[in-house]
Amino acid sequence: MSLQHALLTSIVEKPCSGYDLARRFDKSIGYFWHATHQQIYRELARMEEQGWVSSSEVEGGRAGKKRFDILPAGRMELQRWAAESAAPMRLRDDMLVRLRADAAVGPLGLTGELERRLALHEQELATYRAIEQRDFSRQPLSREAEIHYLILKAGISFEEGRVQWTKEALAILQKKQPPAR
Amino acid sequence: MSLQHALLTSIVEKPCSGYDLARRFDKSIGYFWHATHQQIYRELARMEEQGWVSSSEVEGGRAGKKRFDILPAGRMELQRWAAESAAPMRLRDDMLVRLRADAAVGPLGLTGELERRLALHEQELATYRAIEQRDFSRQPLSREAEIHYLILKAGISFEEGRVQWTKEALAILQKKQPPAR
DNA sequence: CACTCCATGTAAGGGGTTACATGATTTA
DNA sequence: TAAATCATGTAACCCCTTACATGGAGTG
Repeated sequence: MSLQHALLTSIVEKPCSGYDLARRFDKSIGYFWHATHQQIYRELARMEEQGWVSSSEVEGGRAGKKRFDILPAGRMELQRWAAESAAPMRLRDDMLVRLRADAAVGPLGLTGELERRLALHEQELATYRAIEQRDFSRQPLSREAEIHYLILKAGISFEEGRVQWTKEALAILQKKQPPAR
Repeated sequence: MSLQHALLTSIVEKPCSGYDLARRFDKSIGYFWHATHQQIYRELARMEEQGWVSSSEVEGGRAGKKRFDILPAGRMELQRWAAESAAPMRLRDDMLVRLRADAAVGPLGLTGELERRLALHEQELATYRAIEQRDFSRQPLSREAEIHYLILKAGISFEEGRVQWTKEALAILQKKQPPAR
């Protein structure tokens, strides 16, 4: 149940509408905690019921547009949750299942898909590197910026690992299974 | 819907009961595709309905114990799925949300939790290293072993990345926020 | 006037988690 | 004979995904 907390964090950073949240998510917290707009609207409604956030019609905006603000109870909840202990994230990768199937039943022609994913990981890495250059190249950084940079570095390290590993996977599959197919 | 395929793979490797699958999962595919025994029983029942696997009472075993075998349709499905293209795994880490909350509202005392997770990641890494020594230190490896090793290396690289990153996170949080809590 | 973007939502279905339930077999 | 382990399952709940629905506002 931590999408709620991701939303609370985003609202603390800057109060806004569900639509704005959905878009901002794609470019910030969404990099490491993805959510669709349907999830976001549902959780916002629940949090309003619970008294964690309040909504008000935006004047001068489009009809029906709301702005969400955090309430004291929401702030308390965010602090309570942040201090809570939880299981660290697990690796959960369907490609590893595919590879194990390949090992069990014989070559399944996974190299094409591996190449496709390699390109995606490289692209994601390039995106992160661009953000790094744009936002964090000027030292010294504030405490806030330093933590944001730390978060970005988690993404960079993850994608770098993926890129390297995927290259190794391709090398091994191609070694054992020459150009044919 | 890829738990079914993980189960098919495991059954191809060695036909067995749902209970055995649940236990074997914890020590093989479960490292990168976790599932509880309830999920496993449910998916096995569905796959039997679909004609992907067959079950038969085990003679000489405990009452009610079944053995699942893969059927031709299951094998076909496994191959079809393996060749399918899909989105690569996403990073999804609640700690990054917590850090962002910390950046937004001020120090939340995350170092204790980071230390706890660091220890868990180091422990997981040690487990993987032990498997590496035990199963993959004698060269050359068969194609199957080479792929199993590749899968293990995905886990090793992931945990190594986590360990390094978590240490960096601790350094940054402690720098800005001296011993006091 | 049609198209796109803004902005909100409902509904259905699947997957995952947790709690609970049942009974047989081995082990102390 | 009591406890632990083997072995299977049901039920409830929540989260996530996908498809569908609605209508206003700006743009060509």
